[in-house]
Amino acid sequence: MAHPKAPTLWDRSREIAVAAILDTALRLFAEQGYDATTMAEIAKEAGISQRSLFRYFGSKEDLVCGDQDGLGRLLKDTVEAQPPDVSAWDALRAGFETIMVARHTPERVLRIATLIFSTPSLRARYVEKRLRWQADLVPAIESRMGIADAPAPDPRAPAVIAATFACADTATELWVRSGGRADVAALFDEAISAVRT
Amino acid sequence: MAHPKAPTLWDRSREIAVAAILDTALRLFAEQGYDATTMAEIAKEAGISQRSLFRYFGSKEDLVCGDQDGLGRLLKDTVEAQPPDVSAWDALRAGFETIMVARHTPERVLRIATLIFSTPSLRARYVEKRLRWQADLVPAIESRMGIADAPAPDPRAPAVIAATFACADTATELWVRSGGRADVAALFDEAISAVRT
DNA sequence: GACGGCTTGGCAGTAACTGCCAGGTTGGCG
DNA sequence: CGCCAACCTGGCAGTTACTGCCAAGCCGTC
Repeated sequence: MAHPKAPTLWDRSREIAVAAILDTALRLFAEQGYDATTMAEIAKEAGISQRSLFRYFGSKEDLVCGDQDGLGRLLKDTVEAQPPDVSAWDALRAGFETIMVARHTPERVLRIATLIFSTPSLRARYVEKRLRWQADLVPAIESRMGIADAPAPDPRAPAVIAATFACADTATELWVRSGGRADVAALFDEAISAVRT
Repeated sequence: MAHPKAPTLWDRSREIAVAAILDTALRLFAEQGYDATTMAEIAKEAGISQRSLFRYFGSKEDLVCGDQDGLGRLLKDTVEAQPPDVSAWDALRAGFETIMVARHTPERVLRIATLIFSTPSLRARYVEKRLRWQADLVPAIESRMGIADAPAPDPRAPAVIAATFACADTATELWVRSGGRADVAALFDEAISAVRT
């Protein structure tokens, strides 16, 4: 907060620590499965106390779903940054395109996504986060659809947003099931056009 | 299993017990909130041991989301029972119409739905269950869309299903937020038509 | 070199959940 | 009626995720 010019050497080592912890955690999850891996195990393997592990990542699920938060903001910013004459659908499409490109290395994303899509509790957490993104997008999409703040609640904007997310999730799931070989963007477009006809 | 003619008096008292436990649980949730209510508290209030409470309901979330399972089967059966010339969309619509009517008393449904939609962990669990319903519906919808079992995975049927669920959830959420005064079916149709145009 | 701020680690505690075992209830059979 | 097997119940201990608390250590500053 104080000085953006002060990475303070703590922040730096913190970032390194976070990355290292994340690596060991994902490795253990891959080796033994998510549920069979305990936080105590991860802490020991990473060489830190259990208490600090929980300070870095508020929950076990955050080890996997934590970096989703950044994508949510990115999606919202991208959608809102589209020129006003871009339709709601196209704005959302542009947003998803951005966060698909923003993914670090495809291999890492595939590993994480596979974990999420094959672990019910993680999948639930993942969906829950995306529900919050959807709520954040409603104002931007409503204005793009020419919907004024009416007295009666209007389902149109939330429905379009939710349907777009549904298409993105469908595409992602098939991408995961193909082992990363399918083309996510193409699947997404196919899904959208199937819904809109 | 043995005799369907043997309610065995155990099953009967079990049903009564389940209903009574459910009532006290929902009452406590309404009074103190879901997270602030412990299973120990519910067990004590219901006059059974904590161990038995967990035998009746496998988890705390099942106290609220447990009876969803029946609706999933009902939805699937209704969709599959539609005549073959009914389109995928209309078949899904008929299915949702059925489970909307199948709701017990609207007040009870409203109480439960309000709880689910205002408690993130319950909402996540709820969505997770519905994700499994969606997977069950894919074959029926694919055949209705004239999609043969192809070598390449096809996103169209899952996308249509997921979009329909998204519309249903949107309608339900607005219905909950209106305190049960809005017309769910009308909201659902508005949502669908907004998505499909 | 002492001080204040920040981090870390251990410890105890809570709450959801599970396995195990003893004890009581129910239902069928002689 | 008596007995046995099947079943359910309750309590107990244990696991795991997660939290608050407090002492100990590290870092930059005066």
